[in-house]
Amino acid sequence: MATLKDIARATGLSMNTVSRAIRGSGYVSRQTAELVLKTVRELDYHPNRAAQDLRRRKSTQITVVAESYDYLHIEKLAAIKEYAAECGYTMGVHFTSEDYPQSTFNALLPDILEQNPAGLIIIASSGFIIGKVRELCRKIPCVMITFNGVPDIDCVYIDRAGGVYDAIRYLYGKGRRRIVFCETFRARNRKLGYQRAVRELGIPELIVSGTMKPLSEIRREGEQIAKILASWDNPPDAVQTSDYMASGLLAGFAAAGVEVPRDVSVIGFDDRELAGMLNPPLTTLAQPSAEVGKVSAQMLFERIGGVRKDGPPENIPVPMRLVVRNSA
Amino acid sequence: MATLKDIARATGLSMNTVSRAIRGSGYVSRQTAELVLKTVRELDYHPNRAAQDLRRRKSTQITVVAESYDYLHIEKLAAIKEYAAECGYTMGVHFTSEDYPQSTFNALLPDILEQNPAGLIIIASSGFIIGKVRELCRKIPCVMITFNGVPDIDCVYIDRAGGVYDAIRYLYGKGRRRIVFCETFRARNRKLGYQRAVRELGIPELIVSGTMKPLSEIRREGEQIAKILASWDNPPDAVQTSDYMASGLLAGFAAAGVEVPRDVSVIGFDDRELAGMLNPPLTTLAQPSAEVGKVSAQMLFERIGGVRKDGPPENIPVPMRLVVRNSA
DNA sequence: ATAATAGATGTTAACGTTGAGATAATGCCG
DNA sequence: CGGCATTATCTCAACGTTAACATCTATTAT
Repeated sequence: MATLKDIARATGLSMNTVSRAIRGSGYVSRQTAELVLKTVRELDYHPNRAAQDLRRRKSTQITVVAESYDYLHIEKLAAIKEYAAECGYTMGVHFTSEDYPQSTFNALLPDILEQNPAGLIIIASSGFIIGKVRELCRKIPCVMITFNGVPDIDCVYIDRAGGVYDAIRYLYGKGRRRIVFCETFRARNRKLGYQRAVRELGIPELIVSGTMKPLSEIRREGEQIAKILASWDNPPDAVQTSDYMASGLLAGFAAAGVEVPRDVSVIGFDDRELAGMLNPPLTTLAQPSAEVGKVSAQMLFERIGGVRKDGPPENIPVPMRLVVRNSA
Repeated sequence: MATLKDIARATGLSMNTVSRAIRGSGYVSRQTAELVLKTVRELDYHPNRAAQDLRRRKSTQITVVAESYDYLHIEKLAAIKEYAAECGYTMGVHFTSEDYPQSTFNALLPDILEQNPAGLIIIASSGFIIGKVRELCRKIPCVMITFNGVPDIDCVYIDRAGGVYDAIRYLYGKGRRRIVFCETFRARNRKLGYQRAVRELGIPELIVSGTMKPLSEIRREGEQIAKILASWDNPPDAVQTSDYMASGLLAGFAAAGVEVPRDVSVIGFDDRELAGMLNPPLTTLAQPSAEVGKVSAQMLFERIGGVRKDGPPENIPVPMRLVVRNSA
């Protein structure tokens, strides 16, 4: 690989002049600049990031740590990478094991610190690593993508409660009055949104709990729950739950002769890939993954850029979007 | 951040001795080594990757370029990252735009070269960038994850033809004789597998073509195709197609009173997240994403490690796995 | 005309690490 | 007990880049 020295030799200039010409940092005559750039192209010169980072005493890479392999992460990663690229940064990625987030995260830390990234974005599905991140923040700018805000850490989180609140009001607007919230894994925030909505609207609070079974079972459970709901004396006219659970509900309602959305509306949660492919296509609350990624990157670069160098931590909720398909 | 110099000062040793002690590269007395490691812990020293890379004249990072944001990529990324971590490498990620793979890839190249990674894994959905990669290979070890092998480039690809071939034989084994192949976007390889199977088995070749519509339309199209198939004088008893198309077929068959899998078996392709959530849960050919990621990383590190330094390019097909659920 | 200013370039020294080579101390063999 | 290998340590230079400072020339202001 060609180096600055090669360009300097080829042009007869000093390395410093060449460096300035390439960086466009002034004090270079037009002709010299052109000569340098021409030579750069001829020798296919690319500056060496390691040397730059070393000399400038800062890294031009940010690191993303994703806790779990959720498919939706790919959109966050892409959004973060895009924003980072605009800022002239590259992106490294680490994954922690879903089963032992804490210990894998700790094991990852030395690697991460060695890379000495300019900043860290941590996608945390659980809350297990928050303590460690709090420590980390003292060494390096960190932003977390979490389920809930965390007072003393920069956080971006999806406003799940608000999303469900909106969904319930949407159903109410369509004339639904007996709206069931079907609880699934990690639905606490959503439940709060549901409860606030039914309280405000003065309609009954109808909560059904799934057993939080593993993903592979949830469909079957949904089918059973649909049958139970259909057999109520005064059956519900709407259900809000996760996309996965909804896929089971739809199958169960179909089997029970209950027509969606005529007899009962169903609104899912997440807008997973499957949502649009169900029968009927599922109306659902979309996780704004790309938006979350972008916002987290913006926050991080505000810290890195010094705009918010030592400002207090911020918690930014990102609103969900109701994707209306056929089920509600 | 503490540096080698700090450790040297604290221990009264020379930087070189400290360096050797940390790297465990011999010629350090037991006591000295212990002293150094203790001091390292006390000062929370982490070696500076940029300096190491610069001095050692090689990077300890590999770069993955993903052409498109396919959800399944996350599994490949995780597998690559895991293998890389075992080899002591970190992973950087870039994404190209799905719409202009060629131009975004070209735009990415300078960034990639500046990072000077030890190797490159390119997940190429299209074939547009093969020419550029061929050039790249001369500068830096590259492995592609492609749809088909490419003679003069290291490639890992999913054996789609073999997967479909196996699926057809599986259906035949279940007594199915009128097996339709429902063609979708980029199904050329799959079609070849289908054709080989029906030829060998001596059953009729029944190919139906979708119009390769965008994803959002494919479900509706599948419903229509199901209706058409159901109305044949001599209707098929099995269909092989993509998961997306299958979601439509299932809905269409249900609407037409055709029962799956009693009247017609359906086997999908990809094992997307939706497959297990359809009604009935879809039997499908799983993309071995994690396996593909791992194999590509292995190939890359063989080149990097010099085991296969200048050997001829290899093309490795990875077999698919038939995930049997309820639809076949 | 002369000093001050700005522009264009060069020289030097670092950033943090490691490899090559030098030096000193220890152990072993004949 | 001298010679040689081995172990433990140190010094120095280099990786490729850039910041700080120095130098020289051309231009402008006084």
